[in-house]
Amino acid sequence: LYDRMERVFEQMQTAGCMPDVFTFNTMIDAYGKGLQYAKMEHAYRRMLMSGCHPDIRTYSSLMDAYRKAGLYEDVEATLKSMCTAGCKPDVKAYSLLIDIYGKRGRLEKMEATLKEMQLAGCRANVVTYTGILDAYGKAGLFEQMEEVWLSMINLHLKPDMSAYVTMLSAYGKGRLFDKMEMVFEELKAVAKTMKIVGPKPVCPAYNVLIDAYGKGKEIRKMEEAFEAMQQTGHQPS
RNA sequence: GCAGAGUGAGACACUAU
Repeated sequence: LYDRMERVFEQMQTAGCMPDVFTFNTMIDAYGKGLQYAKMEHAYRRMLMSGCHPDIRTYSSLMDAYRKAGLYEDVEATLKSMCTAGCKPDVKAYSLLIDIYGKRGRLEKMEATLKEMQLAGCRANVVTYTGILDAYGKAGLFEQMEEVWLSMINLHLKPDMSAYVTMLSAYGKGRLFDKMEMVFEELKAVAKTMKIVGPKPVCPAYNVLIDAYGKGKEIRKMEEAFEAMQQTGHQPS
């Protein structure tokens, strides 16, 4: 659908309507998500040339695209130009960076970014913390993960579905089934208060349980989970 | 004048590389 987007973009200009930050941001993000990096950079250059100033969303979209492409030097470069442009990262930008460092296993850098964020007076939210939980979980650092979980609760941040699933799958991979079950019980208790996005909201959590038990050769438990899943009206996927 | 509307971040499984 890029050709259509481009056509509209041209029409806009011939109609005398100058693209603004919104327009460019939308295009840059679309190209980035569609892995059209050359076009994305072209749009970015065009944006700069038209005297339109990139904002935090522009930089975030760029960094997100570079992350997906594995171009981490470009992420850093974008971050730099963002800072030089006097644009300060916000929660979402920090979450993105934290996620990048976490996924690359650069835990010190991740922690440093979190500190920097706090010093900048930027409050981490659930998404930020989920990224950190995931990093520690995948690294097998369960104590650290639990610490982060607790500090998250202490900040009165309510873990959402993604946060719970992160915890569950970390414990599942570590074969810490008791802990996994405790978290799952907790999830079931709070699931009702969570905003229901789909008709069967707890589904991904069941997937994690079944997968974990299956790989841990806990066939009985796996079957129990599968049954419970069906009884609660979830479609196995 | 007022009000509203458009752009960025996180988890799991399945399939493909």
